[in-house]
Amino acid sequence: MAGKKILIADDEPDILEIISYNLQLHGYEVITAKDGDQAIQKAKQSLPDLIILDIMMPKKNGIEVCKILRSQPEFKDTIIVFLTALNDELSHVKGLEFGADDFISKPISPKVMVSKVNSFFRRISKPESNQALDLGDIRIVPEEYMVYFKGEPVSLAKKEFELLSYLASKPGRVFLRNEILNRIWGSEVIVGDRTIDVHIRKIRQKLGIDCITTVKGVGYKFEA
Amino acid sequence: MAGKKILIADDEPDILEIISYNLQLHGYEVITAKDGDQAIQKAKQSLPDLIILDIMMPKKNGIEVCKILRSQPEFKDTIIVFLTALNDELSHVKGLEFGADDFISKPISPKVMVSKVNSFFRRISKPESNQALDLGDIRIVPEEYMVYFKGEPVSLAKKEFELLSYLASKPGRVFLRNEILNRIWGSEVIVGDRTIDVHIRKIRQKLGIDCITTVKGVGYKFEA
DNA sequence: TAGTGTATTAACAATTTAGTAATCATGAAT
DNA sequence: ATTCATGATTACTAAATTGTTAATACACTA
Repeated sequence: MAGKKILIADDEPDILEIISYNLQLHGYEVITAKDGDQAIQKAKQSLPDLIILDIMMPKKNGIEVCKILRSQPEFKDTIIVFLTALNDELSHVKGLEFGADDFISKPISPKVMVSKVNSFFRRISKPESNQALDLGDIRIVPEEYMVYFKGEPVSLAKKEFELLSYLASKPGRVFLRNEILNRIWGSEVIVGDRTIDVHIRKIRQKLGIDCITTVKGVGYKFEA
Repeated sequence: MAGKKILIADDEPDILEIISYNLQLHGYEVITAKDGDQAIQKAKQSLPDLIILDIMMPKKNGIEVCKILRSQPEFKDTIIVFLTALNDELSHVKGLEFGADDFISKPISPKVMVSKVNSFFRRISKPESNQALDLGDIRIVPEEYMVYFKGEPVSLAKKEFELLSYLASKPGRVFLRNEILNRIWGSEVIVGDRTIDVHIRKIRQKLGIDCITTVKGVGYKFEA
């Protein structure tokens, strides 16, 4: 859980402070914003793993912020949750429409907040690492955009590298074609159905071995 | 979300109409009933994914309907929610006792209704067997689309895997042929009667042991 | 024991889906 | 301007999956 970045946006300094203090105690890195514009600006700058937005804020309200962030590819997988007044049904509706992942009802105790935050990360724990990955004969080094097979460097193109990295991030796990499209190409871009196949093929070709298994009708997975 | 079937039972035609219209707009297939008896009859006939019951209805009230449906195996996993007057605590308590999944308070706007319905399906469909299942010698890992028998990986095709997962989701419980068809093939697709058998056979073949028991004239069940 | 309804099985047909190679478009590098 | 690598598309082929058929097999009943 340590090292996760959380952005909290709320216009009440007291709330901001007490929450961020408690989250920091639990090893989170906390960034705060006091209005909608600042939230967007700081989100882009620090790319947090979790964004907590108060609905009612100056400049831009939480829903607007969410809408704007969600439309950008780099926030595709970020967890966004809202702080809402209890029973504020309308906000719930709007929030869901614009891609919120969940809601936290105010008032909330710091303790509950921390445990909620923990559970968000547990639910969606995506180890976005730029650490080198060793998988049997294959070594993936994100820093160098390079892959080594039995020590031999193999040079993959950008898309190929991203694709392989993605699949290899969870060996054995099947990634649906749609997941891959969303992650590697982004949801706005539409590419043909055979595009993934072709890239997969190039990876298999360049690596010489078949570390990528096809699961027909489902997707692909990496296997060492 | 598309293609989900929703049964709404309420004795006020106006409510029925406005809600079903709005749900249909959002791609849901809506079946309506105007009293308790009709609700039961239509539920059995169309096997909806979600049933919305008004508490106060002629013939049989919502709670009775829920009680009856819940006692039948094919409605074991159906989402059932009640329409209640705001703050009708008594109905809430009784409803939960008889297996309701949630409540919607009247009066309710179509918009809120739609978003609630959306969230029901999201809630249900998310934890849907994402967890690995351990059943004696057999281990089913949805994430990998893989089955392990005594540790040995067995690779099943998509339909086979889905079928086995479904049966294994409730070991010992008999799944009717109709249930299986609805769940694995969907209600729109029509496949021959022998199709299930053939897939069952392939699973038995690939796994080597017979973990699927035939219940003649009824269906199949998984047994460890 | 013949008859009925149902399930199993194997072989086959249909369909869906993935792999492949050739080609085009784009933009960066020479 | 030309070359080259990348990335996407296309049209075709290959293969696996999925569905159907028809011939049994099995159990239960009359």
